[in-house]
Amino acid sequence: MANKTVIKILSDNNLKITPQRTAVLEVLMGLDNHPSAENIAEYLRMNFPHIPLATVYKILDVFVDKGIIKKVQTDNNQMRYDFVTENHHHLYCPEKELIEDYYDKELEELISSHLAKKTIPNFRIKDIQLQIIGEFINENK
Amino acid sequence: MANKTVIKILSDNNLKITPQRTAVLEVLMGLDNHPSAENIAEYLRMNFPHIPLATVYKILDVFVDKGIIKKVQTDNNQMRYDFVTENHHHLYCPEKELIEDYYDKELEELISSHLAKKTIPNFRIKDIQLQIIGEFINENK
DNA sequence: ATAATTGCAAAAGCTTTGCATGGCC
DNA sequence: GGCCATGCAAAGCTTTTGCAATTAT
Repeated sequence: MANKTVIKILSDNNLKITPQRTAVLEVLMGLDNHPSAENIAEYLRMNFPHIPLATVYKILDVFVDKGIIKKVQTDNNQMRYDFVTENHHHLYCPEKELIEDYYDKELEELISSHLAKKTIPNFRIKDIQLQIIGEFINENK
Repeated sequence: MANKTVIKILSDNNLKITPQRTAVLEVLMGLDNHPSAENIAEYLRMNFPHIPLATVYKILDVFVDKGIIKKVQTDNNQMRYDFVTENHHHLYCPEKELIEDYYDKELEELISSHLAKKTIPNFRIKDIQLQIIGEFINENK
């Protein structure tokens, strides 16, 4: 039986509770890897040996639609997915294809208050994504 | 005969000067559209009716390697390309698939001085990309 | 019961690769 | 002349689509 939090998230979003959905959501909540659809499928195969990738994609699409998760773009045209917790940004290392969360409340505040003052003409801001691109050093990753 | 600036950029980067390369670079410098490879090919076809997409991709790869242009990612897994001028960020409207440059020196300064103070452990910053996601309103676009 | 979700197979879309031909330095 | 870039065709990968079968409410 699946975890209560997961079930609550699904029902709060008016989504039918299926074993596949709870499994996908559990994987996403358990990883901070920003997994790709394929990565997620690998984990799922522990419980669902034959789950089709297409199903994973369909589930991910629904979750993105509902705002439960976010798509994170990399520069090698593969989407990666991120369970939405609090606002955060990303450290991205193209070389090693690593994405790590970067929490920085102060920076968050700085940017959003700046943009609140500025107001960009003809544009309504929905979200702000900061990608700090660089290189992880010395961290056996 | 191609534009002098274009030729200088290519030779400064130790790239052989070919008609295809100068044409691609001219297109990129002329557009502020953040075109996809396909978009670029469309423009090129005015002068090279049969240029293969593969060639365009190869040229774009070389330019990205040299830092002449940047890849910009969207959320529909198609790469788009941006001639590198000064530092700027992007307004991105997923709905209309529009990307617009956003110049804001003050914000630039705010972020980079903040990150200079902070120093993120085990990470060497190479670049900062801010995507402001939202919706263009009332601007017949 | 019925509307939504899953599974499967096939297709679509973007991008890359390999190799022969041709062009730049 | 030597090496790099181009052109072409084919393949590769990720993601999407359609539809029948199954399942949740």
